[in-house]
Amino acid sequence: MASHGARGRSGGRPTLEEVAARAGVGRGTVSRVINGSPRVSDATRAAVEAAVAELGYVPNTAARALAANRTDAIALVVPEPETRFFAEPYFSDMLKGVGAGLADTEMQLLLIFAGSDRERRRLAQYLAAHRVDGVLLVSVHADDPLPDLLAQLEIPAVISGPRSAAETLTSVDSDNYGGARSAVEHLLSRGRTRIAHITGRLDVYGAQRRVDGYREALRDAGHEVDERLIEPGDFTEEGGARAMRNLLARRPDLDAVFAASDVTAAGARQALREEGRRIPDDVALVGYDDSAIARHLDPPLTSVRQPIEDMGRRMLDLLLAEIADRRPAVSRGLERSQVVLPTELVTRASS
Amino acid sequence: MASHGARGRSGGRPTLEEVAARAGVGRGTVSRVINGSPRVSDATRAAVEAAVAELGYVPNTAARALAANRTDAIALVVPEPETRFFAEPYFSDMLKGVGAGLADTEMQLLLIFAGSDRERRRLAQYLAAHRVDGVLLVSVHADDPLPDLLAQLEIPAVISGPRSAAETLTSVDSDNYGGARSAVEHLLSRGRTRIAHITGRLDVYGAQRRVDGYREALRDAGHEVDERLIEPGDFTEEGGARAMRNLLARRPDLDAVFAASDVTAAGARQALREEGRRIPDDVALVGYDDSAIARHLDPPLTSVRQPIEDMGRRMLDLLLAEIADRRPAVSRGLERSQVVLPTELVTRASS
DNA sequence: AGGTACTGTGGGAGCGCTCCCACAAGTGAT
DNA sequence: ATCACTTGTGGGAGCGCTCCCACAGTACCT
Repeated sequence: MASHGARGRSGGRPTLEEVAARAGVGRGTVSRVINGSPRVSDATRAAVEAAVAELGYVPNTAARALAANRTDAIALVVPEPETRFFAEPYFSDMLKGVGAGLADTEMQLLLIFAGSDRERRRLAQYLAAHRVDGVLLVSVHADDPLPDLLAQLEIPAVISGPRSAAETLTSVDSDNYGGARSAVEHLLSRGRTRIAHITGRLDVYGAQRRVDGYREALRDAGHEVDERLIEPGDFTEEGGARAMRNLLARRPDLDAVFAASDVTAAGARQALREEGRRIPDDVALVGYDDSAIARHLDPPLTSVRQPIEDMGRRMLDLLLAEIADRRPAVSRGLERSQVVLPTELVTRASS
Repeated sequence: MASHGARGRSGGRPTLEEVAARAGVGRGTVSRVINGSPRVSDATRAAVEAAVAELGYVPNTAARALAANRTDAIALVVPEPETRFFAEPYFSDMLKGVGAGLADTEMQLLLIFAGSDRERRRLAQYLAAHRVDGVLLVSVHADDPLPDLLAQLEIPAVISGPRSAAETLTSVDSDNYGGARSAVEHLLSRGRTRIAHITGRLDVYGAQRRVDGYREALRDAGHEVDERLIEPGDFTEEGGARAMRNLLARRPDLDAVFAASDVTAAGARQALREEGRRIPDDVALVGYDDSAIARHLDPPLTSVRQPIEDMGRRMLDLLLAEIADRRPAVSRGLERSQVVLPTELVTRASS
């Protein structure tokens, strides 16, 4: 008969049905074994497993996805061009954390870049087709529509770095506030008193929190906050240099700078050099991220390290939990959904 | 009845059937429109398209995959740990080329790392499940079993850098032979006559071809090949330095070095410096890859550039063609399946 | 007029699973 | 002995598509 053409009648990949026949059991039982259900006797399980091994059975993902309405895949969405992704160790570290967690799973990770408009449209289409069970979102700006799209499609998602204090999505972040505090407290403990701050882009929530940490660390130490010591930056090197020049013009007597990123600090260092200030003798410098730049700067830069790999791991765990919760309503004890991980100050010669 | 639980009866995603009803046509017709079959009248097509738009219909990939026995996804497999992937611009560039080609397609790209044994087992499982229609393989060593697995599973695959002259898989490569020739010819044209070569790992076919190019360029110019001017390296910096020291000990009168990679050249430069040789005054140096290292070396390094982005693009095109050929046997005019792309010598201060 | 094409269309069958209902068999209380 | 559970099992129905056969309609030959 073979009404359906040559499409793999016999000789193709074995099916559940064939495994069942071989093991002398029903289809349902094989399915239970494959999916690790406890409701199978040991003898039956062994028989099925033997048949699976003999036949070299591998489940057909498409069939499973269709029947069970899930894909066993999640996406790591990077709303940036590839170039930035590769340039910043942030992503690589995060990927490592996610990958480690995934190893214990059957889940597949997709890496999706959505830097250009075209790519974003493709992504929207992709998500609308529900081709993934959940989404990991990194490096999202305040006005990004992606999180709302995800919410509307009811796709579980976890974001790294909440967009605001009122973030609705499950989020994982490092303690920007505490990290900034530790940087400032460190400078204070080194006897510095006129500590400036070059901020990050203030439409990024984390950057705001770093400013908050800076302010309150000073206040708690009994210092007044001088607004002339705060200068906006934008996470870039040029921005850091410009900000540093402005600060020096306004408060030539400053003796320390806390920059919102290592790249910013590199710019600040440049400007300080040009003005003939020695680091750390005249001005102490502290950065943020503890990236490769920090180690290779001259002098090596004291910096606040974020546990990025851990963040990736936690994001994954939270996402998997959310996905599991949408399935058969086995409500498990969910962790609180805004995780904040501690930072660590790495002291080097610049302070 | 809803025997199947709450699973999206109405209010869920629209199905083909619903679109058909709305457009007042049959299921088959809608399928034809969705898949761009020409066997549909313009009026019908318009009606279906309207219904699709109104309902916001998006095809269910799983159902399609099950019925049509394809996945509309391909994998870029990197048999290396993530770390190396991120460290080398090679991969990033290749990904860019592949991504560009993919934009015109419905295909989804998966990035799969198979650095550890564990990851490799997962990958094998993944491939056995036929979760992708084809595979792009980069950076494969001579003894890698992956290509054979792919062949056995009858999964279309394209490899970057054939494993040998007898490579059976479709491959895309740059002209290692010609690239090496151009480097040597350049050095000859600069008046150098005692040109040494530090090779790459000779179990990599491309490295062998570079040696061939080196030899024949000299021979064709009427020079004898002195085997004492050829020293094995391994693509690493230390290997390059070691090889350079050996060469200097053996032939202290050499006046040029062609290294099989920029990293190797960086090692060689180090060793030359230690021996007090000036570059290029005493010894001219040429590398291979034209990576970031080449530009940042002191002095900037003359290097052979490979069109990596183009290679990615070509690999993709070849793979898509192979996949298409396995489907309804619309045999299209296949390009020959061993593509070799030209290289370009980038001249800088080191030579 | 009858034949032979081709075009456009509808819908049955089937892809390989999961989910769940039905039911047999065993266990322990009444 | 009866009832009430529990445990293990088989298999029907259905997931949403694609493929293909069947057939109506039209066009162009003999």
